[in-house]
Amino acid sequence: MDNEFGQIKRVAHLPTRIASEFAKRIYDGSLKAGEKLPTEHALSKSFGVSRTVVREAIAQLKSEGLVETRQGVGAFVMKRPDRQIQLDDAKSMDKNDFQSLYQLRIPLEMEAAALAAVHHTEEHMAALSAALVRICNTEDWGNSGVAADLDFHRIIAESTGNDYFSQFVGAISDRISHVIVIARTEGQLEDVISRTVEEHTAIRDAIRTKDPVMARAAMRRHLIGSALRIGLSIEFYS
Amino acid sequence: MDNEFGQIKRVAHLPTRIASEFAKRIYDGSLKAGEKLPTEHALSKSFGVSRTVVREAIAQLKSEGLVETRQGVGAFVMKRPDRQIQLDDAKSMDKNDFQSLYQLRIPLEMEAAALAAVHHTEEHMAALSAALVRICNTEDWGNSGVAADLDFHRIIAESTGNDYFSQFVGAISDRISHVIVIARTEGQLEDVISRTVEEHTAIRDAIRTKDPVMARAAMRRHLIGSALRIGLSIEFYS
DNA sequence: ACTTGTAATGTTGTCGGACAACATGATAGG
DNA sequence: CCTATCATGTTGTCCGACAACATTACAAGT
Repeated sequence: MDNEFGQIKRVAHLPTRIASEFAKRIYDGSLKAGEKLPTEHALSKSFGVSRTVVREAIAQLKSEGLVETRQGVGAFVMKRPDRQIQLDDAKSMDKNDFQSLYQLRIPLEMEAAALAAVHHTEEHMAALSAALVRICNTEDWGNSGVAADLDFHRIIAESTGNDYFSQFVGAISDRISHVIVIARTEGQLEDVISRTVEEHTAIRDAIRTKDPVMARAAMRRHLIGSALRIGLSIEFYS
Repeated sequence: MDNEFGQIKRVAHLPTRIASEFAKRIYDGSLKAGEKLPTEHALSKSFGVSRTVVREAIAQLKSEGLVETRQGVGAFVMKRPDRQIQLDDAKSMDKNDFQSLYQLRIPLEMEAAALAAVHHTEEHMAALSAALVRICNTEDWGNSGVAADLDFHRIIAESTGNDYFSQFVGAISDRISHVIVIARTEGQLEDVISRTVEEHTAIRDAIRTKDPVMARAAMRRHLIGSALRIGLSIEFYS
């Protein structure tokens, strides 16, 4: 009987309870993007709390990106972010972080190329070729050049037919793109550009053959070359 | 001159401005975990706003997990979540989702094994062996058995010396663990258990040899076996 | 008929006061 | 030294008021 009176749970903070209630409805689809929430006055009546509590609940939901408010109009459910994966970007990335994330990118991109070889559609191939043209045609090897390059990789990930590859590769690309821009700006040579274009072309062509081993090897070759060009010390065991 | 009067920015919502100010200080390290924020009264004085605005700002910070409040005491900066990657878990995972995420897990876990072979310490090996003992000794193949299994994999990821592997593998494990529990509960045989234990042992031993190729192959063998045992249709191109 | 201006009404944003509930520290009594 | 009480401080909730914004309806002018 030594804990007969223990474990009495404190009643949760009212705004948090109300915010959770709405979060649940938003997540389970009962409340759709664009839908207007009841007014603060109505909510305070229906929940039997003061308007202050309602406002603090809405402040929480706003902070979570689930609703937005318009003064004089009301609170509206926001469109859920498509991205199922979020990479923390609060802290800027040092060289070591970048290398570590790039190391993790290697197996993902290689596997993505293999899966893309098996699962791509004609539309994917067309998009890949268009992205290749953008890589070749870029006049700014830094900013739009990197964007075109990473777009090529995103299309490959989409060609896998596996949404997780698409999302992980997308999230990683977003996180590393700024660093790659800097690395490229600091050392661009005509020889480097033509080699990069050649490597991307080889990947596109390998994927087209529908041979996952070849596609994977072409991506491996590119990633090795790319790492060397931007001065990374990456380990390749596959 | 067609947009001379456009782009007039509305002044931002006061609670959001104050919340952002504190978020910035928390992220840049000026405010450390455990530190107490000034009282609501002090904040309303120093920012020149009402207490309501301060409270709504704090509600936002609470929602973002940056601060916690204790009634009668104050608001405290929370320890930053270690996890730099978040996988959305609002929606439950169907068989297809699970297969897709498992497919993505394959290259990561194989590469992690290879890197662990190169970078592990004696402590990592001891932790791996202890996790192996927990796998062998589990009496509940479903719940604690899965936890022990995924712990083994997390330790391998930590042994890579690359924090991103640790975090990605951790995030994926958290997301799939519940599904694996169900899959295991639905079909456990003595033969399956001994085979799983043998595969984990082989991984541990291969990592110990410091040969990344062997470690990678042992992990591959286990992941193929594991996928077959839980009825997944996974592609292996590496 | 169309456009512009104004008024009325509704809704969110902010302010300030009051009290409840909790927490902490100091002091008195046993 | 330990326990109980009191005083003070802080967060949580409620309430009323007004500011700022938004929408709709109506009237006046062209």
